[in-house]
Amino acid sequence: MTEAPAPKFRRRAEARPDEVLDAALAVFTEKGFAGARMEDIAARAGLSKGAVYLYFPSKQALFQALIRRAVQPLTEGALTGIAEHAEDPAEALAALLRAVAAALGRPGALAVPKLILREAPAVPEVAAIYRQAVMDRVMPVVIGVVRRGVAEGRFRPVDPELTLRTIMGPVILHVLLDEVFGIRPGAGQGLGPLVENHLSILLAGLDPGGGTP
Amino acid sequence: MTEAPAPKFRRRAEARPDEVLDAALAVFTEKGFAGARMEDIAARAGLSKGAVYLYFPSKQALFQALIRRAVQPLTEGALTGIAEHAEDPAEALAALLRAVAAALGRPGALAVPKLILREAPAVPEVAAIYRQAVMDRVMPVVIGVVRRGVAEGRFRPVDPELTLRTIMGPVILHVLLDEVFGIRPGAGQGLGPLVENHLSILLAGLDPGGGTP
Amino acid sequence: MTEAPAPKFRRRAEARPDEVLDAALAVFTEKGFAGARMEDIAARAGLSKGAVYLYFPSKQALFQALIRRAVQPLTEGALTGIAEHAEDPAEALAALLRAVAAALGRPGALAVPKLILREAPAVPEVAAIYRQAVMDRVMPVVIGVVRRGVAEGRFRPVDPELTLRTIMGPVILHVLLDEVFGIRPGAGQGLGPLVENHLSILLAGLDPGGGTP
Amino acid sequence: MTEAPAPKFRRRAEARPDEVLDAALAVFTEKGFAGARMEDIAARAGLSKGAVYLYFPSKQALFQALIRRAVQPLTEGALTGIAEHAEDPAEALAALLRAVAAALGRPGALAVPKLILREAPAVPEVAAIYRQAVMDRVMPVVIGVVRRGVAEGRFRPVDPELTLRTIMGPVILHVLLDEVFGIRPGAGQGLGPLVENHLSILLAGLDPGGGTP
DNA sequence: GATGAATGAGGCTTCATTCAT
DNA sequence: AATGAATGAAGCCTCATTCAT
Repeated sequence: MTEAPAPKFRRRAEARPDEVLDAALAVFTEKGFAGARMEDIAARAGLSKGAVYLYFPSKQALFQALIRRAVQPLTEGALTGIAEHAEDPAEALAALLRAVAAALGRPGALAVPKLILREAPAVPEVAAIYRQAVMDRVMPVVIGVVRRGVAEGRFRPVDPELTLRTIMGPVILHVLLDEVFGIRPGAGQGLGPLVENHLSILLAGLDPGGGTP
Repeated sequence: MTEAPAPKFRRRAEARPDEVLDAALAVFTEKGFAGARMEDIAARAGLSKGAVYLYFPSKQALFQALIRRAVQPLTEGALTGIAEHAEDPAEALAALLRAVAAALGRPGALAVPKLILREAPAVPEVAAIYRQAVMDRVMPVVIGVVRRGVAEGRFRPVDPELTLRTIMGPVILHVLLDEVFGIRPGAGQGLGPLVENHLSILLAGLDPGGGTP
Repeated sequence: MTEAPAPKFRRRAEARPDEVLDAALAVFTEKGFAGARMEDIAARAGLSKGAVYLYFPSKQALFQALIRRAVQPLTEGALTGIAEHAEDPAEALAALLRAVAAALGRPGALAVPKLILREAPAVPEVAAIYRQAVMDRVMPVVIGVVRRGVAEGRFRPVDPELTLRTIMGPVILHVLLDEVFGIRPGAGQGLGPLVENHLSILLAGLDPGGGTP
Repeated sequence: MTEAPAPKFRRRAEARPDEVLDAALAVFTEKGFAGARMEDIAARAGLSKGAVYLYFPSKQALFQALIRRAVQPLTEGALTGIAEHAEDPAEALAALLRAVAAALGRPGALAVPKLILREAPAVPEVAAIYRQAVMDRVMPVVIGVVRRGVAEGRFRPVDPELTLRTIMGPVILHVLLDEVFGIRPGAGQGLGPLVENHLSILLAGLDPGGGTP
């Protein structure tokens, strides 16, 4: 008996809700909202079934809390600054895409967006939360950069809103192919090469000097 | 009993499984796999709960049959031809994107891909089916066009696999923003303007003559 | 194997809801609303847990349906007629009390009122149902008889509403003592002797000719 | 540490169990035994969930202790004296009924009897406790008064046991109508008028001199 | 073929009770 | 003595699946 018996209860009331959310993220990610069992989440958090309900009153509430927590850091607007502090709109786009690539490269960064993607049709509230916290903050920044570039004659006269899709779409598709179908480009690794290849086309395509006459 | 009683809605029995699949598509789309109830599907197909089991042995089987059926027409490779019959790779890309836009514009075209997106993590089989039938057929075509363009000096020396993402990503993102968050560009509706705006940037960006020096 | 195996399912769809209500009455009576388990009710009705929900959408609904069914025959107003067809108010009261005694003597007659008594504080809806169906029909009849008796000088000038309690209270108390505490008068059994003893006092007490000077 | 820290609400520790019983009474009354939650009781007593278990080992035990405590003062036989010290049995009955009315008029007087009424079928022990402590003490007194009245020729020759029901029933019914269905006589207030109206009939009805011959 | 009553495993949630602190 | 986090059995309800008709 060299070791004390594992203590039945821990007493980290402070940290518990976060631990539960971590567990919930993992299980929801794996099984989806409907397929996830509260008991699995509890077990993964090292708790009993009932204990989860000390922190979250229902499965729905747990799910929404999860989304809200994930969305909070984004609310601080990391990306926002990046784009605004570059004088050259082309540089701003480059900085932005590299920042996005870096952000999405972090482990776990995709879990919540993927959840949103899955559950949005069934739980519209979470789509709304995410839209407000993320989309409504990031999209105007990008659109603004494009608009400024066009106004200043640094970009060809493209539609800023539609061009947003040209700018960000490739990154999203890259991630999607990887996550949904396991399709990775031959070389393989991360988002870095994708972004650089994409930027080389994108910025050339936006340049008012060249391209198809 | 001189006359057979008027059959209410009897169609050729062979059509039944298809009707069930139609109903299943609608319900799965709305509720997701786990959230869909066999009874709802049956009701929507105008059948009793039990009758569904005459055609499909289980919910899973029904789901997979649904994916398989949806994937069949794509297997015929409509898009494939388009790209191959254009001599100019730039024209090929334009034709391809316009064809994709037209295809995705058709009502119901998105139902199955969206389902795949949702359920891929939970039901990997369907992701595999879809990948084989769609991704593995469409992607090589696009990649081939780019590779040819680069080889012939009609495109700048970009990475074909990564450029695939630049080509198709914007369309996917456009659809995603619309379907998941209800975000549409100011002007509006369809994929047409998006594709034209995107092509103007894309082709300029691929043009070896111009762009950032 | 001389006998066919007991058929797993019966098919008495018509009778089923009533059978379930019978079972529910028994179990609710024994355990109270909160203490009754749906599975017990189902088992007693010869059904599986789930089948009960084919007929009643929830435990509450089952309980209320039970009350409503019990109350229906009373709604037909058996007692009402009795009181109105006697010219002499004293005879009307006698007829009424004897009818009540007969009604309460029937087996099972008390189950529902007892349930109401128990659950009224917790499920106010059922108290309301019962009140409307029973109390609001029976009480005015009795009060009317007394009022008529007083108006015609056949009764002393008593308060009809309060006198209702003098008329019916003894019967209620008799039942209560029996049911709650198992207290029965020495001689015994039924309500008959109680009603006769009570009537002898009651009618003498209402008689304008005699009594305390 | 010259001073003890001001005890927020420390009462004599001996008072605690009583406070818990008070809280329990309130909660049991409102929700019934099964519906009452230990946590609610604890909260109402100003204690934590766990503390209740320092005083009572289980919910059942708490309930029974509650009944026992409520029954104790009645055991002292308040009513007993009243009836025995009147020479005239009619006066004794009047005094008794008025005392009962006064007792039941006190706030909270009904809580325990109502609980008994509800839970008797589910928890027969409490019915037994109450019966022994209350019914078996009060009923013989009343029956004795009637028996004496009959023996002395002051009352008509009625059955004492059955007449007990005529004497007390109206009060019980009055309370029941009020508590279960919210039915109060037009004038409205308390038990006073009910008792007086009832006594006028009752005593006239028992008077050997008058009434229906 | 078709029906829909019936089954029963399984999931969410509640709550009496325990116990480390 | 007191706390309240934690447990886990149990109950309500849902729904994929079966099967007598």
